[in-house]
Amino acid sequence: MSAMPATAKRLPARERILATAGELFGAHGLRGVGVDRIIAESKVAKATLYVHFPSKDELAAAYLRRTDESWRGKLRRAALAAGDDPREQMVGLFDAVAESYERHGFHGCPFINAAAESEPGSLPYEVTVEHKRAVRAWVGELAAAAGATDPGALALQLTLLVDGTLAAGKLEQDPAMPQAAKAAARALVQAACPA
Amino acid sequence: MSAMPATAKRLPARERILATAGELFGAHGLRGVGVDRIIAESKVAKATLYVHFPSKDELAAAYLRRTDESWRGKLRRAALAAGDDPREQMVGLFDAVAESYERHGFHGCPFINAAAESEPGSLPYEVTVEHKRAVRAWVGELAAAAGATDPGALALQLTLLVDGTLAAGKLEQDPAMPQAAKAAARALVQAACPA
DNA sequence: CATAACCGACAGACAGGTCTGTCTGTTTCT
DNA sequence: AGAAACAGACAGACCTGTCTGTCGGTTATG
Repeated sequence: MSAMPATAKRLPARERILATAGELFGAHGLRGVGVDRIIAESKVAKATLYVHFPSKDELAAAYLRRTDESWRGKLRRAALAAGDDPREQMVGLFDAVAESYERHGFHGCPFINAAAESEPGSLPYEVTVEHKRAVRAWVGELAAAAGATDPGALALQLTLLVDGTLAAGKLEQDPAMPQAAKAAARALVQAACPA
Repeated sequence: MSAMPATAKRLPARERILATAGELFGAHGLRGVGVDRIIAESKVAKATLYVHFPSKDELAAAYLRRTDESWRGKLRRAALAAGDDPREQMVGLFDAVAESYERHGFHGCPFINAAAESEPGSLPYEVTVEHKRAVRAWVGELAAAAGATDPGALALQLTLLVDGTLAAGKLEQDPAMPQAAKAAARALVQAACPA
């Protein structure tokens, strides 16, 4: 157990690959970046990449799974930060969207982008479907806890709003967009939850 | 002006190219189909394609411009079909979304898909930006006519909802989605338009 | 202690296929 | 005859995935 500072030692190869793959896939799309560029920018040998990931599709899927985890964590934290009332949590969730907008180099929802350029049945596509389903189910639980008359419908409306905001954010990062979405969410939650 | 039945004569080359490009680009994405496949399925010589369109990007842009026209027409007709009240028109507009869902082979919003797989600055990307701006401006006019307190914000909310519904529709065509979107639109319009 | 075996990562050539865009020459229709 | 569309070869770049061989560090063994 060496007392080496964590920053001094370079990250292990697998981690470096995932990090640069995340940046490049996010910025230019799955089909927009080739394996050669990933190995060049992560300073890794091609053989090493193919040891850790059997194919480019598997690498893309790993990138999406990692993004799924981090994005759902963000959503959950934003919801919890809004307080104990599940009604407020459903509104507060949109702060995570606003925060993404502010991040330097926002390129839209990685999942919507991935779905747009992968065929149904492919690995990245299926990971994307799974992600959207998980998010909607979680919002559904919140809606049920809030006593919504139709929790499924409210969850659908809110996730539609999130997806739209993220998709539109690829074209134009105007802070007015997440703000409008949050206001809309508040109106929808109020309309769907009695008292 | 020959009295020939419209179906008997094959369409002119340019038209055939645009038609098959529309199907293929829509189903598999801009980067997902090559020029070779387009010329094969439209039964056109490669040279002919490059006579009518100087590059693949220009062909893609032409496809998007044509889609822009037809989609905005659909939206306008759906709005008008909902009556004279601009409030009802903003809600009725979502019938166009629902109608798209029912169409056989719906592959999500062609513009969101195009934006996902083209770089900012490219021709397809710019056409997409222009399209989204035009739709939002039109909805803004409707909102203003309806006497919304903040027409811009309402237009933003409604177009976000449309985009989200179209984007999510790529992954799963559940009629509940456009229904939920329409219900949400009604709630948002009511909340934003006094009396 | 010294040496040998081993392992992960390195660099980069290579094969086989696909992509866009150009070009030559032939056919078909008016 | 002349214009437009035809078929398809071709160049040059790029793609994924495989393969050969080198190098440094750790671990096991004499």
